[in-house]
Amino acid sequence: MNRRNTPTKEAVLNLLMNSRKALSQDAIERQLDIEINRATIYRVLNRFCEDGIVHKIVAEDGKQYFAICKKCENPQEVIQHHFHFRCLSCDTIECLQVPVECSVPNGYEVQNANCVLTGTCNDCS
Amino acid sequence: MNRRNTPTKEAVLNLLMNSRKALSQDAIERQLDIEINRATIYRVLNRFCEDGIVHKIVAEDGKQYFAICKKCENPQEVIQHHFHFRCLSCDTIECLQVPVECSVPNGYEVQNANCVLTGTCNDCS
DNA sequence: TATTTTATTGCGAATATGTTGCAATAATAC
DNA sequence: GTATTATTGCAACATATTCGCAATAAAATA
Ligand SMILES: [Mn+2]
Ligand SMILES: [Mn+2]
Ligand SMILES: [Zn+2]
Ligand SMILES: [Zn+2]
Repeated sequence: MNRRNTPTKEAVLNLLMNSRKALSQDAIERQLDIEINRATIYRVLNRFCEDGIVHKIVAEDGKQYFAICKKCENPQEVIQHHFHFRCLSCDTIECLQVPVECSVPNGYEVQNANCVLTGTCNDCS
Repeated sequence: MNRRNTPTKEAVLNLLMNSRKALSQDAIERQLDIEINRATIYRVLNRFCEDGIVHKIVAEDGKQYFAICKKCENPQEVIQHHFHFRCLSCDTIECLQVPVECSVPNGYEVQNANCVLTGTCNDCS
């Protein structure tokens, strides 16, 4: 299944690249210049996830947020299994550069982590 | 708003107390002997959360799971902000006795944590 | 360049989860 | 026993995400 370049794909990727925050489908739809169908946005985002370009965070509101997360030093490299912070005041989610380190019981194998702290961010406190 | 004792409340609480896992509304509905309305189950669960008897976990499937979580040593006492583990194989969620410790940037204030690791549990590996 | 292939899109409908309004019921206080 | 009001069931609602399908268009091929 070869990927194709489309205006939609580019627009969504640009938005994510230029955003310091993780974005939900509706936030993306709102912020886009061009009009893109809801289902399409989800499909584009899910494809990005499959391709490892983007990662998905599920917040306590049950919604999916998408982000391109990079290391501070190594902007290219994606760091895995990091914490996220959701500000209840400005309702944004951002990647924290804090890796998730959690020792699990014997015989358990961790494949993924979805860790979201909530509270108030620096801008809002 | 004084709480009242009802068969529903007792049944749900019993289920949660005897379960080693966090339960979703539909799991509770399935496991109950008596038939209880969906909305009622949610209301009972949310009341338990308000009262601090139960805590809610949102998994990456976007669903809410509810658990009574106790310390191993101190079965009465609830430990706060701990990790959870979701086994993709047997599709269960359990509380890990591992506290969430995450240093957030300056000016950030953490109020809550929703941390779920996914993978395979001991029974399934 | 013209044609073919098939990934991508838009639309509508479906699914799933959780909440809410309202009237009926029943637990508790008096 | 009666009054008060928390709790329940039901239906409707709200929201988020997915899916089927036909139309479109990017990329490969002739
Ligand atoms: Mn992230
Ligand atoms: Mn727990
Ligand atoms: Zn904020
Ligand atoms: Zn398992």
